[in-house]
Amino acid sequence: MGRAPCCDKANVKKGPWSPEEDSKLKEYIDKNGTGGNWIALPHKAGLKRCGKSCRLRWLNYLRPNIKHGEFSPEEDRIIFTLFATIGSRWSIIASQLPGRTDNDIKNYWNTKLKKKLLGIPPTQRKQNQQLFLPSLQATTSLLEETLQISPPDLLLLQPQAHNHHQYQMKDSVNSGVLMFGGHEPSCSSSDGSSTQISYGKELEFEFNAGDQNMSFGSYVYGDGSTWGVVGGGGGGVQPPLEVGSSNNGGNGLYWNESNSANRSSCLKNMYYY
DNA sequence: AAGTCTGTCAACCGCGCGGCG
DNA sequence: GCGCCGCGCGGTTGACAGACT
Repeated sequence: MGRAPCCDKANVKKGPWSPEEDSKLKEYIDKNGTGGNWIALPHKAGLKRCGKSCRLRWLNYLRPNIKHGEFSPEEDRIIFTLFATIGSRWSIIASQLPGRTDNDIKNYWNTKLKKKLLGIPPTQRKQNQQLFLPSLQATTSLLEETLQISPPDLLLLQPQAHNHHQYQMKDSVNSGVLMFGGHEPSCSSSDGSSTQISYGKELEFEFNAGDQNMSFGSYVYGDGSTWGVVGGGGGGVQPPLEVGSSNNGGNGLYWNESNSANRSSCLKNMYYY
């Protein structure tokens, strides 16, 4: 048994709104308000529309002070920061951006911002779906341009010569915020072949993949016990990095050494901000 | 010039939640 | 406590425009 439909589908118009419908709805709400009942509103306003459709049209397009058009770099930063913190809670993100709607932000994230952050040129077409970037410098400048982040916010991680199992930030002030590997594997798969990144936000990796460099980015967010990873080509993290859960209860981003003979020679650089 | 592909964005759909009787 | 109803949210779809072949 399904849920009863919210309106009589047969007698309801769907699809794009006409200017006449817009003005009817706007006029009615200006004069009477929504009345706290969207289901009854279309009938009262003389519209052959579903109440939900009216609500959506009003919230996303007709209500006063709606902002359309380009997002500012500041808005980009807010969206990214909140997304990294709370995930796809678009209504909450929208509440921090006056004049923007959750639908707007969701569309913007899915069509532009995500790609910007991952370094996919907007006009890239008909190319390998994997994310091959021209150079790490290009990635860096894209991130800087998009987010207006510059060193030392954008930190270069390099393998330490004396310890192939640990990558640290160049900036010693911030070291310890992000750890990749370490002397004491904090987790790990039962065979000890994985080590865990214990914290992270936006990561960009550059690998030696055969005879070419390969880069990809991922958003890693979490509080130490619950983790999420989004982005990157092919649905997020690519081998030899894997998302998984450890046997001590934590979920995280792991380096699976069984996928790669030598981590230190494969992973060239990792950026974090 | 025509056909095909891709990106964008408005709108729809289904579900969870809370209020109310 | 239970069921119904409406609201709000996030994910998905589809129309359209523009780029590309």
